[in-house]
Amino acid sequence: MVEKTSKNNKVSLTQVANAAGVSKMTASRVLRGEGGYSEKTRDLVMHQVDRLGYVPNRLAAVFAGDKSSTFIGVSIPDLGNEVFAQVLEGIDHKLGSFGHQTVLGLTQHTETAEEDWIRTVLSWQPAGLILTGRSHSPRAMDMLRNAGIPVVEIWDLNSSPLDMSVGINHFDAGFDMGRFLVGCGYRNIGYVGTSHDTANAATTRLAGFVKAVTGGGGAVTKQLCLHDTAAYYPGYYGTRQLLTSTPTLDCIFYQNDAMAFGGMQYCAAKGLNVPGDIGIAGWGDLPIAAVLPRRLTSMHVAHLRLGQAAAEMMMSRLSGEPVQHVRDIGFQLIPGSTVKNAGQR
Amino acid sequence: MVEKTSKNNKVSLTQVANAAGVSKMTASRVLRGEGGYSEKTRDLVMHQVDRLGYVPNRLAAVFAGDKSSTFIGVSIPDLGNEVFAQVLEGIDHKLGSFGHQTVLGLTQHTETAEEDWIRTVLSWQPAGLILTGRSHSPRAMDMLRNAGIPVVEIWDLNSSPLDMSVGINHFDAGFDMGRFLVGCGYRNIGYVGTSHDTANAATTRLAGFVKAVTGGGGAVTKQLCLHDTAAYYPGYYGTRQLLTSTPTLDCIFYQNDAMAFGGMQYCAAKGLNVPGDIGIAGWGDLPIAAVLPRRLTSMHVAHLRLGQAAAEMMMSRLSGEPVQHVRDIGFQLIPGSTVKNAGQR
DNA sequence: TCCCGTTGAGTTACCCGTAACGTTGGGCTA
DNA sequence: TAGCCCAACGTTACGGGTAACTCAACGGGA
Repeated sequence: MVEKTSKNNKVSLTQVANAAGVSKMTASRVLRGEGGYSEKTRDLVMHQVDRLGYVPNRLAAVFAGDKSSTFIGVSIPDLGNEVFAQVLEGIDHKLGSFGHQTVLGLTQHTETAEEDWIRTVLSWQPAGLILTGRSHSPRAMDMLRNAGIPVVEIWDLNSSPLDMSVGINHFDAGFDMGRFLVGCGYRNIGYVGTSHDTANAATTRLAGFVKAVTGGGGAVTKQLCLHDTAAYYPGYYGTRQLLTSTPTLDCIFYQNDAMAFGGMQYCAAKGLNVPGDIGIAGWGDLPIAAVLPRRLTSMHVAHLRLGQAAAEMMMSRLSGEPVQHVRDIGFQLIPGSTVKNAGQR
Repeated sequence: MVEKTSKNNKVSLTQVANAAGVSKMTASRVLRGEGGYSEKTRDLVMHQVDRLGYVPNRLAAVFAGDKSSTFIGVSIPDLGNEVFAQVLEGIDHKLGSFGHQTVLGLTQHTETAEEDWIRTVLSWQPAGLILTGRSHSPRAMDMLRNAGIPVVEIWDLNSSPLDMSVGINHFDAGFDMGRFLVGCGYRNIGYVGTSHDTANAATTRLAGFVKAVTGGGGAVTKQLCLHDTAAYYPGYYGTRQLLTSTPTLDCIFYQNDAMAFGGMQYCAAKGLNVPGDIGIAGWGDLPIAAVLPRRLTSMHVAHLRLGQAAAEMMMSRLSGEPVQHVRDIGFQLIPGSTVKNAGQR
């Protein structure tokens, strides 16, 4: 609180030690509770810590100890998509409970933004990285391999990951949904999602979906909202565009529940009955689904758990425990009642 | 890429310098583009940087330069509330564009969690902090004052801030909404929100709301969901509890649009017409409002802008520019059509 | 030819902690 | 009482960079 010296105006351990009349090594020992000091000395030091308002400099500690920090870099595409907000929440809580910190990077679904972010965050000597997605630029891959720190790729399960991976198999999840909708009798199916420069989990999911539908004798008409986030309004206008160009669809599958809800609102506005006139299927089993009058057909994924699992893997790895390098979080199809004949599969 | 030495297995500037046959000071100059070296030397050094895969150690640089880092600690209550997700997105983008990094802290609406987080994050020598809310524990206040770094308090505008503040006056916003609803003829008004250990912006807003309503001859019945997040389902069950205990209400005001939507869904399930049987007002003008059939009565707040403004203030401050210490982002009442007589104010 | 400014480096000290090792001095044993 | 041990603390040497200073070589003007 008082007596500040040195250029940067911060109280250093040396100042605490001097004020307490001990060597800085002793002060260091006291502060780390490492032992090797008397009660009297401890009190002397701690008293000065309080009086001077000393805040330990972890930066210097990491540096001196030649170990890595407690930073974990976490890259997330965007927070407008509730899915990722949940994942991030899961990650940060778990990391926090282990005394680690999240250094955030919102990559806007682009590899270049991710690459830049990786470069920067690596220069801070993070203990590890958690990256959303399995697709990275060649330079990013180089840096990641070189960094020599744990990397967890999340969301889109990578069976041969850079290092570790947690997520689900989006192709399979898409396939299951496709088979389910075909099983409900739908053949003329639409898809509404977003599109970005980089292929991502949604792309993979769509591929699985298309395979199942075409394999079952149906067809998929796509409507991609370019560079938009997977949220309510894109779902609404995407549906409008889709149904305007292709009014014969009997069912629409959406990138997530938010878009699906947007689509349902468009249908309602146009007087289309769900599932009477058109079937609706979402993805993610997002919180909004809990308050809708009809159970939304969707795919449940434990997003919060996914984030926690990623953080747990990271922590296990950092503490040297043996870890499973690939972890499938799984998904569960929710038949719901926004499609017809759900029971007759 | 090759040849790693030292314990931590990372390529150091010294190694680059040795490989290039120059002193590490020269290598440092080249890497910082500071000038004072020949083209030939630059090429020599850069070639080794590429070959060895050298990643600068900003940690050491900060340390050596005795300056602060480019970390900005950002505390956010929770990401389940879309409002904060938007604010965080605004902050992170703006910080990123200035080459700064977000170190995230989710505080779960508790002062103790915030205090712990502040203690930890300060030990990493951040360049500044952005904190949600104006209420901090006494110890946190001490640490913040002592830290000697810029602090921006966001969301709940603090006219006499610790350092800087960006946000809106929630009391006034609540008051305006209260006056508006009274103006629409409502007198028996309910409120559904969440409740936490610490008073927050929502508490302030409610106080303003109550003042306006009681001042206008009405009464407010509160229903607080303890320790829950301001999301769809709490809005749904909060409304159920409220209407069960007090069925005579003519209007309900919610902590945010997500809760309002949850409430509307409960009303719909119970066959209550909005606004025929009951008025509904939300808060925040969240994305979901854009796809609802009736314009939701709400209060628009530019959340993304708020986050960006906070980051901008921080950056201005760090670059030594003069800054406005208090910035009111403002709000705008959206009359909507989920209340009656909106036009007759 | 001499002097001096400029350019392109190298040298040294330091940032703030910690690991590893060195040094006391008091208590206990034989 | 010598000898030994260990608790309690001090000293030294880094770690990876940067600021500030020094120094050598070179070129141009008087």
